[in-house]
Amino acid sequence: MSSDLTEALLQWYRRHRRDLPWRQTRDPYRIWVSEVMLQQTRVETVIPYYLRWLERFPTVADLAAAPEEEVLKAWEGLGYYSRARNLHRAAREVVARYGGAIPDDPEAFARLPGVGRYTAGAVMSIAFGRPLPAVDGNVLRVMSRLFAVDEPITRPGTRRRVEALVAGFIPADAAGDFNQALMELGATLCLPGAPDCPRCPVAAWCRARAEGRQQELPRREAKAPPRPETVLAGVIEDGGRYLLARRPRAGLLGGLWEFPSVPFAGGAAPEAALAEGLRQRLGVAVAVGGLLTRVEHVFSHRRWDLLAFRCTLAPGSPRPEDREDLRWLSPRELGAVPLPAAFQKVAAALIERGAAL
DNA sequence: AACACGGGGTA
DNA sequence: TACCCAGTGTT
Repeated sequence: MSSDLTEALLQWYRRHRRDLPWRQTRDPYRIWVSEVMLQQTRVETVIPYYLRWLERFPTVADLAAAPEEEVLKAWEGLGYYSRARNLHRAAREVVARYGGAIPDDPEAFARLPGVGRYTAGAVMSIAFGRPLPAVDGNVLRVMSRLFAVDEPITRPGTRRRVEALVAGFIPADAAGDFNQALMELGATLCLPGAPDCPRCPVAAWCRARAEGRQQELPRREAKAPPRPETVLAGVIEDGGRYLLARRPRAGLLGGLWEFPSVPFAGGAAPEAALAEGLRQRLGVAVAVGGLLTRVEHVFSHRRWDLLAFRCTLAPGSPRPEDREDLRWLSPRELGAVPLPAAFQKVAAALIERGAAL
């Protein structure tokens, strides 16, 4: 099925599309990697990660064979780390169940961990030409303007309806280009604040523009601001090494490393709370010294006030051995483990204040 | 349907 | 600040 709108959009895309690394391949694995990295993440941010990733994990089999820590290290700084863990698990499933070939079947592909409606549609259409919609934030914005959708795009139901709408325009012979064209339009012209309507190839069909409402659409429901939270971290030094701990697999920053931290409820002195928290969590007794640094770090749903204290092992207390979730590292070795941004700031402060390498 | 889940760029 | 990004999984 096709239409004048579809044709205008496709023609524009073929002339104006950006030359992005994942547009130079039909390899479904490479396209898949790009789509997962691009979830909630800007193109410019993704590019260096994408190039490094493919050097390190050129095929789905290479990814499947890699240890999880190396996978997380390659993802370090990109955020939403469950994306990396899911992609890793999915790669192992592709090797185990499909002999290393990404299934050319939307239902099978969509069952893989981390593959939702968007990613399934994007990979299946771009790599295999399957006529499925791929509705991301760009497409939501473009379509809500084209059809003057007043319903907030933050609602799951809106997305389903937009998917159905998009499905009606997908050309059977160019599904991938069409989906990318819609996203490209949203990323380059149909921008959130001020859409560049004069350059838009489909302005003639745009209801929002006809009604002069392109600035007011799409509508969104406000989300709750990040909740403030105080976190205490112990920078525990012993013989020139520092104790790093791995966070639990599930939850915030799952599977990444940190200077051992505990939430702070207030009440007692932070030094005392930190000593008690580390005793409970690691079974290690520490003497808490001065404040090394204070880091403000904002997540999508939390705002950390992170207080990092210098610590030493309490006299006479046993030094915990390295184990799966505990490691003594010299400052230079800190780069070996995946460390989230908040703790990168702590590490930077440590090195800046002249930690012995 | 609502919420957890990162990090950074932009106005 | 506030917004928002080629979203997914869990509850």
